[in-house]
Amino acid sequence: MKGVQPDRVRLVDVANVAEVTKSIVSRVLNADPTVAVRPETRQRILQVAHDLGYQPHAGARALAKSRTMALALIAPSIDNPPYITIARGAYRRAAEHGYLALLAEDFDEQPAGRLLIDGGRVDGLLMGSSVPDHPLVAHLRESSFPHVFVNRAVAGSGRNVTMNVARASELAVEHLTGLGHRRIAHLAGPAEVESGADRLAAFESAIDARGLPLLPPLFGDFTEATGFASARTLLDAEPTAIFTSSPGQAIGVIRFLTNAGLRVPEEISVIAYGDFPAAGFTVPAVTTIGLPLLELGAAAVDELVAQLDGAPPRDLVIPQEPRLFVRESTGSALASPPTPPR
Amino acid sequence: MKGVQPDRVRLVDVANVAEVTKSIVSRVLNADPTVAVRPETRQRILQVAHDLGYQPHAGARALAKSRTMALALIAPSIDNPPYITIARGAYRRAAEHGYLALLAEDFDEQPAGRLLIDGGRVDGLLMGSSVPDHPLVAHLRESSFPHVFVNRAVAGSGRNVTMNVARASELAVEHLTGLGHRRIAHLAGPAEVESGADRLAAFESAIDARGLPLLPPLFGDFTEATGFASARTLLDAEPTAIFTSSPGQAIGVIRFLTNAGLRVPEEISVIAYGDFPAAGFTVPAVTTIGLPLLELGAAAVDELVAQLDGAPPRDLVIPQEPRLFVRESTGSALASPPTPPR
DNA sequence: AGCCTGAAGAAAACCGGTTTTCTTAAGTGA
DNA sequence: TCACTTAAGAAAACCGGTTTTCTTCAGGCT
Repeated sequence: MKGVQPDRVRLVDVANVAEVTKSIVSRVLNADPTVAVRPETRQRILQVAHDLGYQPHAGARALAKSRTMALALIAPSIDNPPYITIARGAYRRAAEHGYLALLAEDFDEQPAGRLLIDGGRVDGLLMGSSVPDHPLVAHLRESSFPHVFVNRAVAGSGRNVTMNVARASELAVEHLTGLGHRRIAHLAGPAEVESGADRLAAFESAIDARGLPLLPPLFGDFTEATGFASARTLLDAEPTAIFTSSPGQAIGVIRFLTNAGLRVPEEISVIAYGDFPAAGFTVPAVTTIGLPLLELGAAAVDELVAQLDGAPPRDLVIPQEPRLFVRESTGSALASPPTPPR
Repeated sequence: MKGVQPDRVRLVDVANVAEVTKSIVSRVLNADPTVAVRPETRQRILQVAHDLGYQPHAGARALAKSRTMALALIAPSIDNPPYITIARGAYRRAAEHGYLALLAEDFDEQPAGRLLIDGGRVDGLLMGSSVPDHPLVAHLRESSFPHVFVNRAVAGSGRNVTMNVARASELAVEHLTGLGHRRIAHLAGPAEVESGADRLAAFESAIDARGLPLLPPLFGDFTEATGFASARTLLDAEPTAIFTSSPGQAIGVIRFLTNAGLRVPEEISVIAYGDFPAAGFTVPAVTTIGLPLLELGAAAVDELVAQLDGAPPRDLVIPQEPRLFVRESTGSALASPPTPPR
């Protein structure tokens, strides 16, 4: 079965019309400095290529140069909002470098990563956060395929591009203690996600540094349902404020509190790790820590491209810091914690 | 500069180890029915290929077969939640067909579509909703490159894969009138997006069919800010219920109403086109019309693959219907509309 | 006049596959 | 015994580029 590909203009077509061989066309179009052609010939070639709308065939080029000029971002699940933002940052920066960025969802049944790298479709990989023992990670390591880890730190990999997650926790604690809170609970992310562990550790050390009581953290995924379901337990420790690991968790927590008759922020404050578009419009509007996700994606691409150009991999913490967005879900602490319902 | 590509196992390597020529290896691995090999030779080849972890080079294969086995979904902006869901549906279905699906954001500076199709990187395109006169659309049409339009109907294209948008509007009106509402306002999408126009038309005809008054629609983008900013104007027509074109709009509208001291749903109801994860947890939880987006993405891939296999393009409205999720933002209509604030 | 040099471009090899054609040896029927 | 098939595999051509090597011709120098 022949491909359905239509009438594609090939290099040789340009060559024929311009009455030269395809080798010079190739070299002229790629601005090979060692080529010797008369200015008029060069002009003719460029003109013909333009008139015919010539576009090189990516596959053929990849074959000849063993470079595809494409990168892939592997994300655990693409409906995870932060990864979309990271991807957007990556897309743009990749384009600036002359690379095409592709987003692949890493669902288990069909390991997109293997398909892309073993198939030689991309030159490098941006690996998004995921469980630490992802099979692809081992594969990457031993095959020495160019890659960086984005928004996660694989210990000892020497190629982690991350944000200052500690600063985010610090900001949250700073904000809350500034409002007089002393009993702050943390709803952490899934226990097996590293960035979550960092956030938790930073949170605890910020609490510790201020001599505040360490309330037992709870672990769970980033959904509203988990926030809702976890709030009850969090209240057992009688916090006056709750720091969640995601917008979704915050919304779930706030909803539970509202249902329980606890007013936010008058009786209890909630702050979320990660900003989101609706944050300023929910009831109450949610105080958040905004993250430099676009910049993270861009920086990861920079690092990967540098690797492809021969630079050794390295760890990088991007200079852009998390930002606090004060809205309505945080307020002054009550003298005493609210009593949990029932 | 040589590629950084490591030690890749090639077809010829397999051939050498198996002590046959690469042509038979190729034909055995591709299960060519016309090949004649001894069973033992076949076994040996398969074994060696497996042991060496052979993976064909996608570029070389694309070159030889003029088929890349890759599809791209072009979305207007990838942080538009519905498109992510459509993409997920498309990814999975594509994988089932043996295709790799790629998601490309169509930002103006770097028209991803051209890059992908002119570069011969993909065999077909799933075109997401966008403004009608997108330059790529004209290009696709005249180049007869395989493509379908997803979630939008390009008039006369004969290759539109859409949902029953009319049914969504119908459901909303049905639900609201069932609650006694007679004055229903609609906050439409951007005027230039076709699916929005369909939704509006269906809404108006549903209103009309019931002999209800047609309140002037308002147009705007899908954001919370637009919902917030438009609510004031919508109230001028003294509606008892508002049907928004997106979750974001609904959140913005609800926030405005709350600010204005209007209780939702006691004094005014709000229903959103499109479900979203937080819908059940916001205050109040938002009544929505859920859309079969995963199925839409999958169906679009089916259609595109059919085209690639030689079937003529066609318009398709997927059989899965929108679903009503009744939550808290809609309730019985007041006898008389609330008075707008100030 | 004969030789050398460099400019300008042609020719060919190669990238890693797929597919068509060709070769060889064993088996078959007359 | 001999021409004729056929199984099994080798060889070669091709996909559309890139890159290296070769050829040709004109001009400059001695």
